This record gives sequence, C-alpha cells and structure tokens, in this order.
Amino acid sequence: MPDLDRRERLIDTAIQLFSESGFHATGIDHILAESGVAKKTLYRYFRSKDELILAALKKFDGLFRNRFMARVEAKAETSYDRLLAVFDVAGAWFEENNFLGCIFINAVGEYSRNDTPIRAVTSEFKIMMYRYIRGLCADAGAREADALAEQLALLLEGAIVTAQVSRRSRAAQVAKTIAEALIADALPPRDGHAALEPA
Amino acid sequence: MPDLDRRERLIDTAIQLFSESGFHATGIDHILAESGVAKKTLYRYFRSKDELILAALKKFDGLFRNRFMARVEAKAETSYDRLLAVFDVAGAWFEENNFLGCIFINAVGEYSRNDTPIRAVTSEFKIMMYRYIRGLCADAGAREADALAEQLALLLEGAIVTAQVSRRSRAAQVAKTIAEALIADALPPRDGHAALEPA
DNA sequence: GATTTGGTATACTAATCTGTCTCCACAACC
DNA sequence: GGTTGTGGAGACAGATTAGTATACCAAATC
Repeated sequence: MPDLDRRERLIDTAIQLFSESGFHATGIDHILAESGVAKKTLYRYFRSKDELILAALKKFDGLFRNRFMARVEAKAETSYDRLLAVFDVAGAWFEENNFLGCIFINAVGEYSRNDTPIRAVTSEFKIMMYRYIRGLCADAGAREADALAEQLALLLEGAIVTAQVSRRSRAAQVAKTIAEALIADALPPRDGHAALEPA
Repeated sequence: MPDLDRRERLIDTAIQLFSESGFHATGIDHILAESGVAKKTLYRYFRSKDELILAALKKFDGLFRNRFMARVEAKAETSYDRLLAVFDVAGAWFEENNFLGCIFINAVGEYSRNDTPIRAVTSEFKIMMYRYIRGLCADAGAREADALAEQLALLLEGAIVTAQVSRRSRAAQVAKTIAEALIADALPPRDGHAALEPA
C-alpha cells in the first residue's frame, strides 16, 4: 500500500472518530486500531495529535466544500434555486446515518481559545461557506447580498445545530421555509417566484 | 463554611471550566484547585465526574432558565414584544466577557450517543426553551404557534452558534430582524406592527 | 482538657494518555 | 545467498487521568 493511502486512511478514521466522540476523548491508539496503521507511521506524517486534528479538519473542509457545492449545483441551475437547494442538500446530510453535527462547531466547543490553529481553520471554513452563499445571493441579484447571505448563513447554522442536538433532520425544511421568504423579499420580483404575501 | 456552599462552589467552578475547555479536557484536579475544595469533599457529594457534569448541566439549566426569562419579562410587557426581546437578551448574553457558547451544544459535541443522561438533560433544556417560545407565540395570538416557535427556536440556535464560532455577537441582531418578519407575518395585523411588505 | 467531627492536603492505585524506541519481518541489492 | 535498509507491530516511558485512602488540623462538644 502506498504511503499516501495510509496517511489518508489515518485522516479519514480520525474524522470519523473525532466526530463520534470528540477530540480529547478520542485516543491515538483508537485511531490506529481502527485504521490499521502503525503508530510509527502516524508520527512520521504528523508531529503530534494536534497536527492530525488540524489535518482532519482541513480535509473535512475540502471534502465538505466539494461535496456540498457539487450537490447544490447538481440540484439546481439558477443561483436563485441554488440558494434554496443549499437547505435541501443540508437536509440530506442530516439524514445520513453517521450525521454527527458540524465537526467545526464541535471543535470550537473543545477549543475555545481564540489563538489556536484549530480556531483559525474553523474560521476559514465558516468564512468560506458564507462567501459561497453570498456569491449565490449576488448572482441572483439580491439587493443587499451581504445582509441576505448573513441571514442565510445563520439559518444554516441553526438548522445544523437543531438537527444535531434535537435530532430533528427536518430542521432543514424549517430553515428552507424561512429562507424562501427572505430571498423572495430580497430579490426583485420574478415570474414564478411570488414575494411574501402581506398578512 | 456550610457544606452547601462547597457543593455549589464546585458546581459553579465546573460550569465555568467545562465551558472554557470542554468536559474531557477539564480534570477533576483543575476544578478542585480552582474552587479550593478538597477531593474528599467532591466525592462525598458526587459519586463520579459524570455526576458532577450532570449537576453542572442541571444547575446551568435552572440558572439560564431563570435569568433569561426574567430578563425577557423585564424588558417587554406584551408577548409580542417579548418574542423580540428574546433576541435582545441573547445579544446581551453574547456580549458578556465570558460568553463561551451554549454549554449544552458543546456537551453534545463530546457526547454524541443518544442514550446518555447528558443527552437527556440537553433534550430537556432545548424542549424547555422551545416551549417557552411557543407559549409566547400562542399568547401573542400567532396563527400557527407551533410552526412559528419552531422557526424562532432555530433562529436562536443559529444566533448562538454564529456568535460562538464566528465571534459575532451581532448575530443576535441578524436573527431578530428575521424574527420580526416571521412574527409580523404570523400574527394578525396590529397597529404599529406592519406586516412584511411585498417586494 | 480530652474527644469527636469534618474538612484539607496529599499519597497512592490503576488505568490511560501521547510520544519514543526496540525488535522483527521482508524486500532490495551485491 | 548474505547483507543492508525500511517500515510495521507493539513494548516502553513519562505524564496525567479518576477515584480511594491516609495523615493532619481546627473547631465544637462533653
């Protein structure tokens, strides 16, 4: 087996176990046993457990970024529809058997200090998601793309946490309903997309 | 010093340290050193660290419940206004120096299994918050109090996580703006509270 | 004043943690 | 075929964990 496979398998196993049991509670030995890699090999690729944690978060970032956006783009054509598809894709994510919340949110719970690399990677991830949504908003012609994106990003966070903590994967649907109203209100009128009716 | 003081001081210290560094990373010895209580005393009141964790979560539940609701009720008279005040109070919470997110959300990140007492306490807390919001919705005369409460609870979760992870305490204001639109749309028209305008 | 009570401080055990080191199997090369 | 080098499995070290037990001290009571 090429070395890269072992390295990747270590990271993949780490992502899974960190998501399941958290970072401090997951021991190196557990990751090694699960991945079938020798300890010596781990410490050849990573100087410490913290480096493995960082590598796991970074890989998760990349994986999530690609998979999430690819699914959104496969599901809808226009930026308008993609904004809504974000919540459909999130809903499908919540319903996966091994859905254990957002690993970055979990990481912040264990590493609250501002000046850690873990927080830096987390910030990067959240900023990336925000920018993606903002891009869709701007592309859809939203009047205030920044403000709308801020709202939609907050909705997405709320859906993720609600799905994780309260085990309600339909939180995505709740968030989507709100998003529909916000988007319709922020976009110029369009055929087939009625704005929110006055009460 | 009466015994109750020691017990309470242990729990208060535990809440603080668990919030700062998480549950697994916070050692018994650290809690003892910080609270100035002897180990023997701790194990007279709690059979294990897990029991201390549970006691800390339960006390936080009670504290938060009382303080949060009292502030909301002090801030606004009508149920309508109190629904919005929820987000003002949350915003003030986010701006406290030692704001470290919702300890229950953090707990779920470390204890993902469904069948733990920690999860049970967390569920209780979230259900309590939902019921409180639903009560305000019903009292304000919302057409579908359940649905509105579900939306507002999700907004609140989103604000909490955004404030914690992205260090943006104004997430409360973002959530409040959305909440205003949702509430106005779900309530019968009222003087001085215009429904969302069509685009 | 002696005794009892209840707390602190701390030594201790057994397990577990991260990270290092040693031993051994196996493959490449002369 | 013998030698050399490389990586894996796991023993090991040192620190730290939760939890227990022991020694000491101070205050209250008889």
